[in-house]
Amino acid sequence: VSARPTRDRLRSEELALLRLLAGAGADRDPVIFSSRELGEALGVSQQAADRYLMAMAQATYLTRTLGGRKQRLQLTPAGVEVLRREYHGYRRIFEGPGQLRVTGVVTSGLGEGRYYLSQPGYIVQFQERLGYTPFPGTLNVRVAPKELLRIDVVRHWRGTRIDGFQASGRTFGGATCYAARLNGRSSQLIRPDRTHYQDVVEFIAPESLREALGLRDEDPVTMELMES
Amino acid sequence: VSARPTRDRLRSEELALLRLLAGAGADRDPVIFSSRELGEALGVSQQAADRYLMAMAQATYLTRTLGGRKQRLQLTPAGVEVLRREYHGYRRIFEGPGQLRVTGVVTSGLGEGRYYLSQPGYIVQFQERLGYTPFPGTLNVRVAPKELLRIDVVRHWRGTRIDGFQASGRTFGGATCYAARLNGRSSQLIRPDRTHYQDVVEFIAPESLREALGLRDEDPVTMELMES
DNA sequence: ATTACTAATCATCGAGTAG
DNA sequence: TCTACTCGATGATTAGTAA
Repeated sequence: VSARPTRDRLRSEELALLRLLAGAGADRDPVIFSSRELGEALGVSQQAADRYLMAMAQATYLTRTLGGRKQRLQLTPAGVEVLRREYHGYRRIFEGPGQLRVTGVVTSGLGEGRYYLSQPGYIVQFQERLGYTPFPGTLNVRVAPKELLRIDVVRHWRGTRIDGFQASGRTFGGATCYAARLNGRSSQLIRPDRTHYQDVVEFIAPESLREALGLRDEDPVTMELMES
Repeated sequence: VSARPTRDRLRSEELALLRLLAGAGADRDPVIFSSRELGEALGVSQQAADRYLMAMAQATYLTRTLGGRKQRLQLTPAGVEVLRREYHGYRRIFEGPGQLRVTGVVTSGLGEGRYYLSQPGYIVQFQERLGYTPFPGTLNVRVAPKELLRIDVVRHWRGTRIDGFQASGRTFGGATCYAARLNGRSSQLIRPDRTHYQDVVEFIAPESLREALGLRDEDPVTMELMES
């Protein structure tokens, strides 16, 4: 008779609450509601609505500012993320897997890609999960901030997971790979869990993309990303 | 101590079940799962997954065919509808209100639009909720079956409701209106709850659209539909 | 192997109400 | 008015197990 783990899935009423708030604009600016109003909109009692609010605030999905009357409510980025994840779950069903075409320019990295891609701990995973051993070096592409936001949706795609590990007395972080075409050439976009760059995305392939595509720094490239 | 009304909102686990099945293709073809597999995927026990299946089958959201091992599961149109409604709820948040541009050709109706639009029971509602009294006659537009499917998404939009009523010893059905532009001219697409046509959509406006736009039968028109 | 019933336990609800 | 607590009733869950 051990304790059950805490729920990882939100209850439908809690999700409905976040959706209601987002629909009222709480994903951008604070909105004003009382727990009674919310309960009425959700078809539950004031007490239940209040419990949902407390739970969602506890989970840091929203922030509350209690006033004498009603309260200011605003979704946190984590709260918006929850909704966006739900959205993409449904989107996949009705719109099919996502696709994305983004442009950027080739740039030079710090050369550390070569070091990481040479680690046996990574190589065995690449071989097993991608079916090839990457050329030891990433092609780095710098993208405009606006395009970076578009690329960010791959966070919700299911990619190929590369797990972190320990070796040589240090920790190597995990990453996720997404199928891609770089100027038409098959490759993978690789996103480290703890990224080093702000506006740069990295690509790997069996061969040197820079050589195979004849690319130099500042050359424009077209990236096509495909879900699953 | 009265009985609580039965839930109108699906529990998140039940929704997750429908989503899981749809993701596996059960919205098109039957899929094979055991209640144990589903329970594992949902993070609940076999017994709970089984109860969800029973509840969803009871609600006619899916059909089950029990075999000696596992079971064939397929979502019904009603089940797919549930998911699509959820999808549009989220879509509105992240993508904004929907828009749609469809083409079709002008056609002649049975002339019954004139009769219906002359009923005072409708007119008072049009005046109050649309802000005008429609010209007594609908413009009928025939659309290709494929386009009809695209138009069907307005089912999930929130339009302006026109309620049914009783008068002169008979029943007049309800309808929903959606903001539209017909060849650029402001109008409303009106969808009767019980439609008489298969491939025809009807438009109303303060004036005669046919005259104002100089349209004859078989003339092509462009319809722009806008959500809320 | 399945599905699905029963019983015991846990979670959640709304009513009442304090602050 | 609000938020949010306690509490008894009701729902929902899992373990055990029948078929």
